[in-house]
Amino acid sequence: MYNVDMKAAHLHQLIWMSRPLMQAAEACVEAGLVGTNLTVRMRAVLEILHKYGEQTVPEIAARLEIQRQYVQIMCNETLASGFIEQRANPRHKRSPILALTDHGRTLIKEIISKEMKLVAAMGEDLSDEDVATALKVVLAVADSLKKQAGDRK
Amino acid sequence: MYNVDMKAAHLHQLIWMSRPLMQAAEACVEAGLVGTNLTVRMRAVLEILHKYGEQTVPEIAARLEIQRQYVQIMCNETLASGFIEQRANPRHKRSPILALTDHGRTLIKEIISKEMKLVAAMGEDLSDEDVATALKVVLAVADSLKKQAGDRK
DNA sequence: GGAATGTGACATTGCACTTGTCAAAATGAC
DNA sequence: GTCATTTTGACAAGTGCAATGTCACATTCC
Repeated sequence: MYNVDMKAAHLHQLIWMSRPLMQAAEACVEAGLVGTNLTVRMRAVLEILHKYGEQTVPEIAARLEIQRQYVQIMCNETLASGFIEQRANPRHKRSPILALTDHGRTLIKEIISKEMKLVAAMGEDLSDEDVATALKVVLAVADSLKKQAGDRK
Repeated sequence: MYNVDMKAAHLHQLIWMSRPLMQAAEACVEAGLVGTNLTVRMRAVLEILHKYGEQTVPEIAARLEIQRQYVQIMCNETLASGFIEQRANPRHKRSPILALTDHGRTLIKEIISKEMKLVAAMGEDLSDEDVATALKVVLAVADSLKKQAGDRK
């Protein structure tokens, strides 16, 4: 019984650390973007295209789990800045495929590699196993929470 | 080298899980508040008072790490709903101490116990050790990120 | 006693979205 | 093929969570 309560308390704390964690992470990303002409939301677009390849606005919206209308705005900004470009979409004439330009690809690679170095430095005091365990737990908890929230709808 | 990269990648993923984790958590909390006349931000006020005892608006703001002006609004709402009450503050005439009313205390206890049950159910498949490890890692990462973000200011 | 600081109240603004709508384009059912 | 439905980009409006600024009164510190 004691262990059950401890575990629940730990999980509770873990869950509610997610907000300050996210805020700190976003602050770091923002700081790393100074001087690049990129905004945080443009970076998000570049990251998706870099990670999953070229795709349309609605596809990006689905991955980010936000409304396509807002993603459209993000992508239009990114287009205007020249980090991505439109390509004809054989599957849909009105919905061009968005792809990184060379400039955009170079930039997002640089940014991610810089961020990875930072992250690696932060993980120096943590063991590989602990990090892997933490990721496993967090993924499981996030999954449970999503299911729970979904059930109540 | 391989392990270093794996660890960094895991940490990266862990960090960026914090946003969906937080959103799912808040959705769950919101769902659990249906029918209570409480909003999520009123619940936050009650939780702080329940956890740390009666205190003033600026103290709550410091704990939540948001501006006192917004906390003032949250607290005024909560006051209006009768879940908390003002008590004279011997240390500052203009800044009353906020305390849970009986009604508020009962409610927040119920809510937290309900949430704890949910959390405990979610943790059934996870070992005590793994959860403790995950919490340790997340706390360390959040700490590093905060320091990093602070350094760049 | 006077300056700096703390506090509540109020106003304004910004940001990150959501929601709603329209028209053109694409898809699916028959 | 044709017609209803869905998808998509564009645009407009609204919402929620804050930050920021300012004022007046209180308090504290020197």
